[in-house]
Formats: sequence, C-alpha cells, structure tokens
Amino acid sequence: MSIVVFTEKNKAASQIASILSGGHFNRASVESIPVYDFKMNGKEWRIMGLAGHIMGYDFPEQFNNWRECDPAVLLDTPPVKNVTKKPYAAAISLLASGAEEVVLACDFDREGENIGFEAKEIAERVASLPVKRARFSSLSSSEIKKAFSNLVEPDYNMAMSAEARQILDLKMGAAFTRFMTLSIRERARTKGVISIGPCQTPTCGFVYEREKLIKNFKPKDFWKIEALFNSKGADFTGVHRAGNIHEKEKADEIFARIKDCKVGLVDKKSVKEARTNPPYPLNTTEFLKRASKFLGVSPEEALETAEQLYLSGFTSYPRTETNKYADDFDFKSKLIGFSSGIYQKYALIILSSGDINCRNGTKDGHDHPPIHPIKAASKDDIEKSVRMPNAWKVYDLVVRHFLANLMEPALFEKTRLEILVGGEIFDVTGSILTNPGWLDVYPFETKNDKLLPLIEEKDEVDVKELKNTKSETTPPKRLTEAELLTLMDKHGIGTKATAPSHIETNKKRGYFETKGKTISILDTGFTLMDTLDATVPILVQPEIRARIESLIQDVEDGNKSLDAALSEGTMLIKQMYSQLTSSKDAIAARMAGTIVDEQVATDKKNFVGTCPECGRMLHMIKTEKGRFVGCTGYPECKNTYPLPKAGALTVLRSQQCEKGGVAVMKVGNKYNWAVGIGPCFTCDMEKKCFPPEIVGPCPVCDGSMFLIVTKDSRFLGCTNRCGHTQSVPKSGRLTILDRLCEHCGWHILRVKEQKQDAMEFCANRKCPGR
DNA sequence: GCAAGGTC
Repeated sequence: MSIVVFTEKNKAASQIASILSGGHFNRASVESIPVYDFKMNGKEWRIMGLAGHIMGYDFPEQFNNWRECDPAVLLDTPPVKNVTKKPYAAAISLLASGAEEVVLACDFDREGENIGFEAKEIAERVASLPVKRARFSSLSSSEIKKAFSNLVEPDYNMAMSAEARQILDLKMGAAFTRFMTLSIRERARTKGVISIGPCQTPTCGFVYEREKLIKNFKPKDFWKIEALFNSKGADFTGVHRAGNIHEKEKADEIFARIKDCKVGLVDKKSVKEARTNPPYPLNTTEFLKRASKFLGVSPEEALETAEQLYLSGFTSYPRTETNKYADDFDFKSKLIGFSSGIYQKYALIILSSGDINCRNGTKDGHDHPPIHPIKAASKDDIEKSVRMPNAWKVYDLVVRHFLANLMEPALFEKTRLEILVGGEIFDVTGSILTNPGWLDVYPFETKNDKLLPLIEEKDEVDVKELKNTKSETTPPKRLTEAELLTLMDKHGIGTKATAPSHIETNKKRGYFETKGKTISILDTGFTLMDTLDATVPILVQPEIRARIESLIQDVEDGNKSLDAALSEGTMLIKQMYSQLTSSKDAIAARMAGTIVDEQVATDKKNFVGTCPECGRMLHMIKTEKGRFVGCTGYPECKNTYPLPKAGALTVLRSQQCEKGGVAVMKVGNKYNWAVGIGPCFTCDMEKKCFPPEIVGPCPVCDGSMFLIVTKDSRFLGCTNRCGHTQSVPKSGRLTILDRLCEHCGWHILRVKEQKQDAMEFCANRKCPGR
C-alpha cells in the first residue's frame, strides 16, 4: 500500500519527489503518464502530475443541437461533468486502488483546489480512502517539507467556488452565444459565430469604450509661445510658463508684449539629480505587456514562446503572479552562468558589486518565482531547441530584465532654467544621463539626453526667435495590447494565463484586430458592443465579471452554498438574458447589417458577370474538384463555364470581351482568360485587345518602340522587328505615363522601387534632354 | 459549433 500524491502538473510532481526523497526516486509510467516513486519513513510514495483540469462541464447530449433547443432552456439545465482526459483518470484509478492515503498537492489557489477534487472524485470511485491536502506557496525545499509534515483537510468550499465559476460561465456563454448567433442567422447568411462571454465581452468593451472616446472627441484650439535661445553658439528652446493657452486673445496679448525682445535673462537655475529605478521582476502580466510593447510580439505568442523556453529549460515557469524573489533565491549561480558571452559585462558588474540587491515588487501569488532565466544560452542554442520565430528575442528580454533588476538605478542630472524675456518667464529643461545603471543592459527603454550649454544665473542669452503657434488638442490614442492587458488585470478579467486567449477570441470572432501594437475595433465588434451597451450595459463592463466573482468568493468563504450561488448566478444571467431577448429584433437587424456587409464584400470578389441564359448573376464556384463559373440561379439555371485550373483569378471589370465572352479574367500574372471563350493569347482579337504599349517612334525604321516583358528581362523593342532595342530599369514597378517628353516626344516612364520615391524620366535613352 | 480555466 502506498501514499499517492497528485500535483497540478508533471513538473511539480518531479520537483516534489526530488525534495521529499532527497533526490533518490524512480520514474515509472502509469498509462504512459510519469509517476515518481520513492520510500520515505518506511512508506511507499507515488507522485503523479495531472495536466490542469482533467474534467469539464458540458450540457447533456440532447441539448447539443443549436436549432432544436431554445437557448433559454440552457439556463435551467444543469450541465454535467465529464472526464476530458481519459488516460489521467485511468492512471488515478490504478494508483488509488493500491493506496492507503491520497494527498492532493495542486497549486494553492481556487482552481488548484478544484483540480485536486477532480482527482479525489475519481479516486473515491475505486476505493474509500483518507484524502489530505498539502498546501505550499512555492516549490522550495523548506515549504514542501513543511507542507507534507502538516497535511490539512481539503477545502471543500474553495473547490466548490471554482465549480460555481465553471457552471455559471458555461450557462451564460452558451445561452448568450447561441441566442445571438441564431438571431442573426435569421437575417443574414453566415457560418460565423457571434460569441459572448463574461471575460471576452468586457475585454472587447474596453476597446469599444476607447473607440467611443475617439469618435466623440472634439478638438480644441490652443496656443503655445516658444522661444529659441542661443548661448555660446548653442541653440536651445524654452516654453512660456503659461504652457498651453486656450484663449487666443491671451496668447496674442503676451506675444505682442515680447515679440521684439532680443535678449533673455537667466533668472533662476537649479540642478538636481534624478534617478530611475530598475523595473520590478517579471510576473506574467508584466512580461506579456513588455513583450508586446518592446518586441511587438502578441500576448498569445509571447506566452506560447515563454512556455516553449520553459519546457526546453531556458527560462522559469511563465505563469506567475509574483514579482518578488524569495529571500533565499540564488542569484549568484545564475549570474556566474552569464559571466561569459554577450551578457558578460553586466553579470560581472553585478557580481563585483559585493551584495546582490534585487528590486522587489509587492505582489506575491504564493505560486512561482518571477520569470527569470534558468541557464545562459546563445542565439544558436535557443534557435536550435525552440522553434518559435521570436524565441531569441523573448529569451533576450527575460535575461536583460533579470539583470536590469539587479543593477544600480540610472542617474540623471536635470537642469531647469527660468529665463525672463520682456518680463515673461520661459522654462527650459535639460537632462544628462550621468550613470546609466540598469539602462545599460536594457535598450528597450531609451532615455535621450537633452543638452544645454553651460549657463549660470544672471547670464544673458540671445533670443533668436519667438513663436506663437496654434495647435489642436488630439484625440486619445487607440489602445495597445499592453494597455489592454493592464486594464484586464486591473479589473480582474481573466487570469495571468488566460488574458491572452480572451484577446485572441475577440480577434478570431472579428470583433477587433491588431495593427502592429495597436488595436482597432471592427464593425462587427463595435456594433455588438453598441447594441449590448444599449440593452444589457453590464455585459460590456468589467462589472459582469465582478458580479460572478463576488458570488464565488462567497462560496469560498463559506458564506453561501454552491447551490445558493448557482441559483443566484442563474437569476442574474436570466435577467440579462431577458433584457437581451426583449430587444432581439433591434439587435439582430443591426448585427445582421455588419454580417451582410462582410458577405457582400466576399461575394463581390466572386461575382463574374451577367448570365446570358437567364439574366441572373454569374459567380465563381470552388469545390474540392476544381473551380468553374456558375449561375446564382442554380438549380433553375444550370449554365456553367470552365476556368483554367491554376493561377490566381481576378475579374477585370473594365475590360469587355470583343468575341462575346461574359467576362475577362486575369490569370496569375501571365495571361487573360475570356469566360466562355478561352485563353486570350489564342484569340484572333488579341492584337486589338492588347495593343503593344508604344513609348515612341523607332529611331532607325518607321516602326514604333514598345515595351517587351519576358520571364527574365524587359526592354524596348521595335514593332517592325527591325532589331533596334533600348534598355529600361531592371527592377521596380514600371508604368508608361500618358505624358510626353518635351524634348523628343517619347512617353515618360515612371519607376517605383520598394520603399523609395517613384522616379520619372523620358523612356528614350538617347533623348537630347537626358 | 457555445465559456473560462488549468496545462502537454
């Protein structure tokens, strides 16, 4: 008989086995899941890691067909819990049948308690056993040993609070999503799903609120009086003390008084040292924000990359709330690892400074240490083991952040001058980085020096220029992904591990998109939020998550039973649901509008022309077997035309086929195809449809020079094939303009190279004007 | 096909 321990993940299982056994354990495999065996105090121990939740809720089978079930029914249907990871359940049963006691050792949080209860439930199906709980806040040796010598009872309330979350989230998500999707499909043909959820919807809500601010923004005029000074040959600028002046008269009045002044007097000077402290250690949220802000890597990708770096042993566990190191954290051995290679300089600075001081934050989730490097690696090492495009950039950020955290503050010397011009005060500031400290290793945050000439109080300076400029206040900027993460974190939307996936869901649904680092809301997302805001405003706001959160907190605290929380939560969802359904028509009409627009946009690409048989529209049809043009009147009209098998097709709407083809299409970059006729290069109308692009008269015969483009070159040739040729630029996009050269009468060529301005010149290399 | 939460 053995003592069986279940942890939340494999990594924790092996770590705990190693600590409790002093490193003497065997790795076995049960149902191909790793199990760590050892003996302690004469007892047999077996530790297995789960993989997060191994059970999940869903509605019973008969509620699975969306069309056959009123979504409202879901609110009164209790979901059922099923095993979602069969091998783990089988392994638990096997271990439990040979056990005398079970110890739950998952993470010490709500979900961890719940995952433990999943194992408990499966274990109790095969054997009646005492089940205990080991509570630890980190995987350090002392904590683990303490937890296992002070086992406690599993916390039923805590586990049930997570149960309440799962059931309420599912009920709400499924009912609302099905209702929305089905209502819209009554009006618009779409396969898309319009989803709503207690995390994804308020996440989109943040983007929507910002969009509204931008849309409703009214710019205001303001004036600013600036001076350009010069002293000892160096220019520098100052701003009038009034700053942004919102009344034109006031700005004009000040400016009129001083506009002819030529000299300023330095009235006051102060020099102060300023410091910028190194950043706190990285927890998940901070890491994701910085990866987005500094590297332009999306939160989803950043978390996945960090996961891969962790699995390959380069960096620590990426999901942590903690931004402070434990007192006994071993910085020194990590730093020694970096004392060669590209981080050498910084590691040595820290090691040689005597005491190693980290700048700790204040958050302690009692889970894992802040994200830090585990071992030193080169770019090659990383790229060989981790197949993610930004693996090296992410690793480099983690290492640099780790080192920066241990370095000295950056020191600046800030100089402020007050310069009097005609009795008016102008403020001048300068800043010099005197000691870069941590900024040296952290190139992501740049601080530019703003240099001032050496000036003392009572000096006179030249006034080179005075300006009174009008500006407008600018609207707020669109949110960046980093800012969105901050908002989600602040309002408790999602967890450290799920926040990126809520952003991703919104992108997948077509609610918003990212362009670089900024997020723009799309039509569907804006309309959905706007209609929800008008009918069930609580849904668009973080409040919805807070309401459910407070219910489950009551369960955790023992102030409410699971059943009470579920019925209260269901009531809340029902209230919102009835608000939503009461404006079904208005919502569906507006939403269908945005969906129909999308449909038309994609259809437009597929529309080919008018069917000569029945007058309806012809469209392109793609099947597994191939593609062809068919009539939208099918099955009444069975008219079809073949299309070439390969090449991208574009309908050339401005071209008409002279031989009666229903449309002309461009096939790749190669040739044209007349629908109903065939390829244009076999047609006797070819010369008429595609006359050569004449650029000028041939200088040697009576023919004309025209552009000839072959697979690997392009040049000018003569229509009479007289043998005269001229060259044209080999690269860049070439256009023959209608404009003629004033010197020789040839056409002007326009050449546009990527990332360069277009150039225009005469096509004739022998032009007298060239 | 629907949510959010774990982790592989």
